[in-house]
Amino acid sequence: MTQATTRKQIVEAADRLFYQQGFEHTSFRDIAETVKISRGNFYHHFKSKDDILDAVIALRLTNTRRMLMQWESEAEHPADRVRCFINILLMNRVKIKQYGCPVGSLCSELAKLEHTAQGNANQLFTLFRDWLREQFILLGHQQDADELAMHLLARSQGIATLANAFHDESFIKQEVDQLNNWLNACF
Amino acid sequence: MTQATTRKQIVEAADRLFYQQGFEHTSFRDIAETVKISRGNFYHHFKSKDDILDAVIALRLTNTRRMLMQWESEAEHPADRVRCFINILLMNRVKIKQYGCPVGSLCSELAKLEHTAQGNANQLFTLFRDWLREQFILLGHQQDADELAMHLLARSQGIATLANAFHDESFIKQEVDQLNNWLNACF
DNA sequence: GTCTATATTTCGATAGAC
DNA sequence: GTCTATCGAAATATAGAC
Repeated sequence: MTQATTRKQIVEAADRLFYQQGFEHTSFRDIAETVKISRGNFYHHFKSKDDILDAVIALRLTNTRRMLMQWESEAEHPADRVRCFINILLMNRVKIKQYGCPVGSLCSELAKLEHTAQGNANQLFTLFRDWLREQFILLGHQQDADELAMHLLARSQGIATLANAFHDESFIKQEVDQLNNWLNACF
Repeated sequence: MTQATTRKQIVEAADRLFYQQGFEHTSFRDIAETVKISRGNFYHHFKSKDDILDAVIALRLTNTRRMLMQWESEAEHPADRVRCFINILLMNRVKIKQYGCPVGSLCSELAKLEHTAQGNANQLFTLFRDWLREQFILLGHQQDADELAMHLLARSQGIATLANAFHDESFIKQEVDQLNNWLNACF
């Protein structure tokens, strides 16, 4: 198999496992069994576990940027774009119930580990924050656009945390309705 | 030293370290160095690491129950009691900025580990949920008391997660103001 | 590029002296 | 009740054959 293919498989398996089991709890053995390669082969593609984490975060950043661009092209009105953001809570509700939010849970874990990749992971939050802020500016909220963006991010994080803790999907639906009402009152 | 004293020191050190570093990332060595006992001595007091976790959760449950009772005795009006809850975000803002919420981060970690103590840890959330629901019932919200309790819990969790990720205390103050406004609109 | 074999460390846990 | 010594498993990482 070509180098690019195996490397890609490792990163995608690690991405999934880091989300489901956490970064520290996921071992090379776990990833190796998923990709069906030997443990020694890892070090031809990555020099350490932290190197894999960097690649996973880079992948998530790329995928997130692509998603945000797609929302912009799909929805003309900024309010509809923000609705796309709110809607991922519903679309991913099964996984959120099981594993929480991939961004929030990774940042929380890395903060406790005092991991050097903290800053990289937080860029995922910043991506959403900056994009949401732009939409709120377009909605006429020049003064408090960042405040609204952070507020919406926080609400989403809280919903994910509690849906995960209580294993409750219906709570997500309930809160998403409230988020949409909140958004409608914003303009 | 008496058994009760050493045991108590272990649990209190583990409580602090599990919050700051996470459960899995905290080793017996870490706790032993804090309490200044040998690693072998642990097993006179606890039969496993999971046993220490159970004791930590039990301690937190006890402390939380005591705190809720104190809020009830300190504040006559249920709205003032809920304000006590909101206020812990401000009181603990330095630690929240550094380590997030002790309840939310523990439940998130145990969910990813598929740990058997998940249910015990979630009881911490349930304690707050039930208590808040009671206050909202007293405020005249018989129909949607639980919904309001969960909403407030989620808002708090989101605030803690983002304050931790962005290492931002001022965001906590900003959101606490909004929470108090939200509460005032509830009655 | 992938493998097997192994080095090294750290973990949770145990045995037994004092 | 606390200690030292140590076990066995699992972790990350390395060396070298193919």
